[in-house]
Amino acid sequence: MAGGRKLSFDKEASLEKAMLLFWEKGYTAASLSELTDAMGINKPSMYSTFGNKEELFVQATDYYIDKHAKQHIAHLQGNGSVAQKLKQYMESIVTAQSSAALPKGCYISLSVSESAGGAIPESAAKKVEYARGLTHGVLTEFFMTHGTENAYSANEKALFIESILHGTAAMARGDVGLDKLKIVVSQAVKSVF
Amino acid sequence: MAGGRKLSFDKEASLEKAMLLFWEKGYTAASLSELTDAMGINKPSMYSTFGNKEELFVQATDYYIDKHAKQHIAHLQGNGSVAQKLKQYMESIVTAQSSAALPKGCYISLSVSESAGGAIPESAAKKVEYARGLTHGVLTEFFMTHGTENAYSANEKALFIESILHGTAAMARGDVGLDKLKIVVSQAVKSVF
DNA sequence: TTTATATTGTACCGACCGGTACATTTGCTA
DNA sequence: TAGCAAATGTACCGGTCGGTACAATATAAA
Repeated sequence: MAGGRKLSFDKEASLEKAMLLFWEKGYTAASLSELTDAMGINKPSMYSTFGNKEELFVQATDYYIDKHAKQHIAHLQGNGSVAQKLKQYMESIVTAQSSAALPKGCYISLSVSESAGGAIPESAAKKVEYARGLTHGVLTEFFMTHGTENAYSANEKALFIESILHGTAAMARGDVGLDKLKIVVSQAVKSVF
Repeated sequence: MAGGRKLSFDKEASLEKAMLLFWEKGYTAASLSELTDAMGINKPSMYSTFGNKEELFVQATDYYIDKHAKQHIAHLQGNGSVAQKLKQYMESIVTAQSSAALPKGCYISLSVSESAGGAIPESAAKKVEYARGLTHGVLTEFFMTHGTENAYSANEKALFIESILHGTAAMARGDVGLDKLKIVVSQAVKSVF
């Protein structure tokens, strides 16, 4: 015997709004009042649906991984030469990093920095670390299966590309344009093969 | 008629402590109480000596530029081949970024990200932007006076190296070790010349 | 239609934020 | 040594933080 009032909002749509605010301002700077305003709900609804700020961030991070980060990976498995695949993957990423329709930069890169300062709760830091490992794993696997034409190992090449992408994320956040970022990508791809 | 009680602390030593805390936690996350504790003074002393939190940050940023950032530039003007000079410059930077004796990463890179989120007052953001311009200017000048052996302009090469260094800063903040960062630098230098 | 359950809005909690009033202490000058 | 000026310690300000108590409202099953 039960029932109960129905949720008056779309849980996923609200989660996306929260994710976008975390992306723009970071975990700490995004206050609960700002978050719930952006989500279009009030605080008790947020707490009953998502738990608390920490758990909201964890779920927002999962949402980011699933809806934004993962889509780039397909470019590594597409058609074309190895260099072309890597270039398309990286261009897909820097395009997102500098998109006018999204917060500038990379959600994960930002969160890694904030986490290093100790400003992010443990479970949230774990999730961020997990996301970082995803990218490293994908890139390492890519370079392992596509040979190493020079002296560097797959792991080292992956670290190099990750550095480039963290770098373009920082540049994008400082309003460096997509055209410039594509040149960086072009130079990076040439140096790996 | 005058005189007055003497300052009971070393102004520059306190400024360094404040700078280190801003470096570790960022502008917003470093609270006044934490700052004054680290500086070894109390709040009224901080306000009468440095103004307010915003002005303290501006002065801390100047201190960082003068005492930490500028020292790397000498490597670009030293002896050796062009590639060697660039490599020594970059290795000097990544060594600092991953030093156990300092907060991980780059003070300016961190501040650029925080500024993009709107969490930093205007005068502080201006100072951060100025610091960013310093590095870009130094690198652009370096590549202008040392020729372009490939298709990219001095400005584009400078942007590439800046991206790499923002990238290594992010990696260092995520506890990637100096050995890995040096490999990234090595690959980057090879790709520019 | 009653009853149990779940969500909503409002109003509030203690803690901490950046910043300051004020009385006290210290040290120079006269 | 008297008197002024500057720095210090303490205690506090209004505002916002993350989080919640509680009453009102909506929905399902009985």
